[in-house]
Amino acid sequence: MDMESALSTRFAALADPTRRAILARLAEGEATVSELRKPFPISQPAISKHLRVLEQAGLIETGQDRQTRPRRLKAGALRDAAAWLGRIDALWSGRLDRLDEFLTRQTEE
Amino acid sequence: MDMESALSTRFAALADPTRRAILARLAEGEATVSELRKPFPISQPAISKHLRVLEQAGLIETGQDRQTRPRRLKAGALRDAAAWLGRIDALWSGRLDRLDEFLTRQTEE
DNA sequence: TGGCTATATAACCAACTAGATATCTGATTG
DNA sequence: CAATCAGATATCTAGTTGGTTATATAGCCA
Repeated sequence: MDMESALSTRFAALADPTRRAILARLAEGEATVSELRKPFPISQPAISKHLRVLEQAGLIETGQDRQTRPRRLKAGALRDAAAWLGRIDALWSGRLDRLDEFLTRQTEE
Repeated sequence: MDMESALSTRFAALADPTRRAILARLAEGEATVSELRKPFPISQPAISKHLRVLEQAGLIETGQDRQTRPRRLKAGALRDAAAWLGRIDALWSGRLDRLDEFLTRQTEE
């Protein structure tokens, strides 16, 4: 998958509120499907489907613990998306030389 | 529109490569529909549709110059999306830092 | 062994999307 | 005025998405 369509897949994965909530949960630590399911009023297969989307977008990975398959966030997975946004923002605000500052500001908040 | 669904709309708008290319072009300065259309092998109505998606996502705005309706990037429009990514990334890498620190401490003691 | 738990897969459906062509409005120009 | 140009809008279609229920697979426990 080329970089362009990887970015499309990634942003598309981020466009769903359930998936963003799952990512926010996983940012606090790995979790099983059952744990991830709890906050949502949707079926288990629906959650599994969301997880598949997130995994194909390269945002999470799956572990193996005998009976469960805990998911965890992939380190730095969001950075290329953030970098794209930062590049556009920097270009528009005429501060291409301060891209680093933009990215730093995002992660410092 | 609440913040959550605004974020969904925004990421969804960013998920299309044509729309990202339009944004990248607009980051260099405002442009008319005809100008924006040039690089793409798709119809004019398709471009207008993309522009409507971008405008509804709050990413661009439309001007009025007698015959043309130039689009321009909305200042800072990408920042809330970038901020969301930054928050997740910071949370997760904060954890990784602690893990790293933890492992370092283990091997040193 | 048999039943429970965790998760995946399949088949289906309604809603949405990105594109197309056709047509319309309004401003510009010959 | 008529022709043209910029752009918007309407309608259609194929493909994708987010959900469902039903079922399958595999580990765990009595």
